[in-house]
Amino acid sequence: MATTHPSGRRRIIPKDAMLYAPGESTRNLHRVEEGVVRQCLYLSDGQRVIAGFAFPGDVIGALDDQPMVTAEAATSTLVFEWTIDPGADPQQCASLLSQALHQTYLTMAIRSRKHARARLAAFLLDLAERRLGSEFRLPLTLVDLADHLGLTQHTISRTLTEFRRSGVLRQASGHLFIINHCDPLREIANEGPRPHPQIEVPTIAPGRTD
Amino acid sequence: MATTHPSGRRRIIPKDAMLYAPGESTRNLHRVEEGVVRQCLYLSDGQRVIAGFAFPGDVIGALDDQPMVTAEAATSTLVFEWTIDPGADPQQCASLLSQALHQTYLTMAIRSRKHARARLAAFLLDLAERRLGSEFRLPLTLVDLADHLGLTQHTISRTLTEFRRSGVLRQASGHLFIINHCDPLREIANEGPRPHPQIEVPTIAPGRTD
DNA sequence: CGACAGTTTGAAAGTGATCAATAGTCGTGG
DNA sequence: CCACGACTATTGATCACTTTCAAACTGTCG
Repeated sequence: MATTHPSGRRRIIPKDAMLYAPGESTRNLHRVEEGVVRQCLYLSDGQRVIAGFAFPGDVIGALDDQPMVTAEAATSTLVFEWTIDPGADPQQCASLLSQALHQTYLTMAIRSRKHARARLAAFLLDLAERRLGSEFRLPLTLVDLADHLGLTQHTISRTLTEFRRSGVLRQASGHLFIINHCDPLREIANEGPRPHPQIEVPTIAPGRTD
Repeated sequence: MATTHPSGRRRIIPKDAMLYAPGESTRNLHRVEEGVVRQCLYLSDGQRVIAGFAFPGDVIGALDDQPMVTAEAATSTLVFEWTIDPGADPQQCASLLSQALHQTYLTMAIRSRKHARARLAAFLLDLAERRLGSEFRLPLTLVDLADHLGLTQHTISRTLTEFRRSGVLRQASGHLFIINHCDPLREIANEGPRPHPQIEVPTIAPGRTD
């Protein structure tokens, strides 16, 4: 992949500033270098849906014919920005669209889980396995998480607390996430309506004395 | 648009038969001529999510790098099928991907409504305005609708009944839908959590004696 | 007529949203 | 250095909603 970008420039996007808005089909591409960018759908009922996040390394751009998505900096963000000619390089264009489609299906799969626990678990799992590893910093507010998962900040908070208490998640200060093991998370993500009526002791060796 | 397809063929797809499955990135395109095709995501929790429907005139294909979607005939379907070379015509490839992305965002917007009424209203509205007009036949089962909207067949049934009773929808035999006016539907699609706390008598002239 | 898929309806239960209040965190300025 | 205000996060109580479970009903096709 030709990642030598002829004429690009770095830009610092302050938190909550907009990268591009729907309607303007620009030929600008942005590679996130630092920070997180959120891609939002603003619905007619006033709701904000975050269709996806872009992390360092991700390339985003409004190159579909009729973009619906607004890209905003979820944190202060450093991006590398350049211009392509979709006519000249439809190959790359198709590749990026394909990636975007893939990402959107994944988001849909996560948001389709019927329970808050399952959604959050599936989200964290996807993050850990596909992108950031089992220990990562997620500098997002609960509201951002909520709008991404189709829940409220309250439910996110409660569910995270539950995860911490049950031991699947270790969360140090701020927005640091540490996943103890992926398997319990996977189980939660795939569990149906009824979790497990039995009260289960978290997977801790018997005889702990902490 | 060059709709003259050099070497294509017609095919009849029986109900519930598969057009393509995830993993196989074919270069086959399918234009639906008659019937409805559903594009499904099968999740690891056993759930089926219908990411979209393809109606007569729509062109679909598994041309993204790593397709996640399964295409199945929701009804007995007649398709026109041909092969493209993504290398030779990346232009069309990008255009189709762009369309697919757009459609997926729309589905996400519909599924993001918080209430069954709003989801169903948004879905019917989209169908009526963007595709089929205010009077159309939707030969889908309630389960298909439910899996598309993230609800159960029961909720779909109840909500449709409610729409019929409240007069926004006239539904004759079978799967025929007649939308009386789009505005009430739009209102329902955009309404927040609380519909109308007041108990309202249905729009019937006073003086009934039943 | 009987079998079967699809639809409708009822009652109960579980879950997340909402409302409301409290506590923590951070940056600014006194 | 501390006080203040704004934003963010936590937690409790209540409520509305959809799901679940169960049953009956419809229509179609053999």
